[in-house]
Amino acid sequence: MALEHAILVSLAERSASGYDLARRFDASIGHFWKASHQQIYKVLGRMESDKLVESNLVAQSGRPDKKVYEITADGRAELTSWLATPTPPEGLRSEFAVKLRALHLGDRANLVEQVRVRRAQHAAQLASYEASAAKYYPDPSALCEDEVGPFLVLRGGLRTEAGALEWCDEILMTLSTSSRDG
Amino acid sequence: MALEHAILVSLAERSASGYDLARRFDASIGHFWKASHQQIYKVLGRMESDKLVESNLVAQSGRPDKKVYEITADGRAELTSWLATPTPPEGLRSEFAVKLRALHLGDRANLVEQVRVRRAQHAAQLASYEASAAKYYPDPSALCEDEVGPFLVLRGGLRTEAGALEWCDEILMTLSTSSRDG
DNA sequence: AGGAGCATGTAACTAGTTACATGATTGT
DNA sequence: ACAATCATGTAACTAGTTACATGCTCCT
Repeated sequence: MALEHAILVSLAERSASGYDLARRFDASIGHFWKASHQQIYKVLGRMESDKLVESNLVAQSGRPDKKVYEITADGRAELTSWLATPTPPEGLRSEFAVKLRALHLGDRANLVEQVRVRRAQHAAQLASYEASAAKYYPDPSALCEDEVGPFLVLRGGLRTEAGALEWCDEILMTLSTSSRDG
Repeated sequence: MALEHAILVSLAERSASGYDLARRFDASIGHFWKASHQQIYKVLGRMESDKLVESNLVAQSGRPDKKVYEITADGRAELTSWLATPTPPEGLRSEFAVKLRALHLGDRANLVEQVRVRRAQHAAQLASYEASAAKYYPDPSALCEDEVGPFLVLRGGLRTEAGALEWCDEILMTLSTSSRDG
């Protein structure tokens, strides 16, 4: 299960509570692996009984107590072995592509509008990635050992969004130059 | 549920048995929406009790009987309404990105090898899409009404694979020019 | 005799989503 | 008073995967 391993990666970098992990998944890791807090708590519970992580209850003033999880030796071993195993290429799952394929079955003007909205969403995401890149990696030729991976992942996100944006433009071009109904 | 709608799209184009659908999902639609035959049979069963599709048993000579499903009026209505509803952008789920992010925690040479393998897989997929494009859409400026959608989807697949390939090259470049261990 | 293709499914399980539930503190 | 943030979870459900099960025909 991939969420389990994503959590191990996150905890190997720094120990955290379930809540912290949920926020991390909303930010950096979450760009390519979403997880809800419910799912995270569930998986953390199982991982603890599997001895991949262990927790310490930390009392806080003015805030609820929290359970801070850290990775165990077993967890590190599992992570190392997972990292060494090739990942089969994940098939895309695009509901949007299914809709686009069914273009002739629906309302064309409506779909064009949907594509415009998507285009704007991809443009916003691209801008946000570009801002991150400029902020955290102003000089990509001088990266620390532990920055290379995250940097390359960000580059992948950037490329994906730029590609999606161009695809939207191609769709809009094609649908505006070919015969229009509506 | 998206599989349900992908099946409706497929059946709106042509009636089919569960087995036929499974093969279609292996081919065209399956490039962006995978489904196993077990899952398809299960969903078809529910869709039939929901009156979105109906089946006719067809006897065949020299082959097992088959249940041919066709879309109902209710099914078409459901499809139309789904097509008109905007799809929220699907978050990527990339196990590979999680691994890449954890570069500093694992064996670098091993990861480089994994990237090389992925690069070859993306190159093969790209070549296969290019062959499909040349075969089915030799003249993209002269497409029928019902070819535009599938053509644009294929273009999306092409762009995705080309982008993934370039990303692999960027990763390999970065990891070979920066300091190497191993 | 063995394998590939046609054809349909069930059973057990894992993963993930949605809705609900609680309760303190800090800011408007 | 009301909402937001911190913090943890349960319950019910939907979606998808893996393994198993059957049986016929055609090709080698």
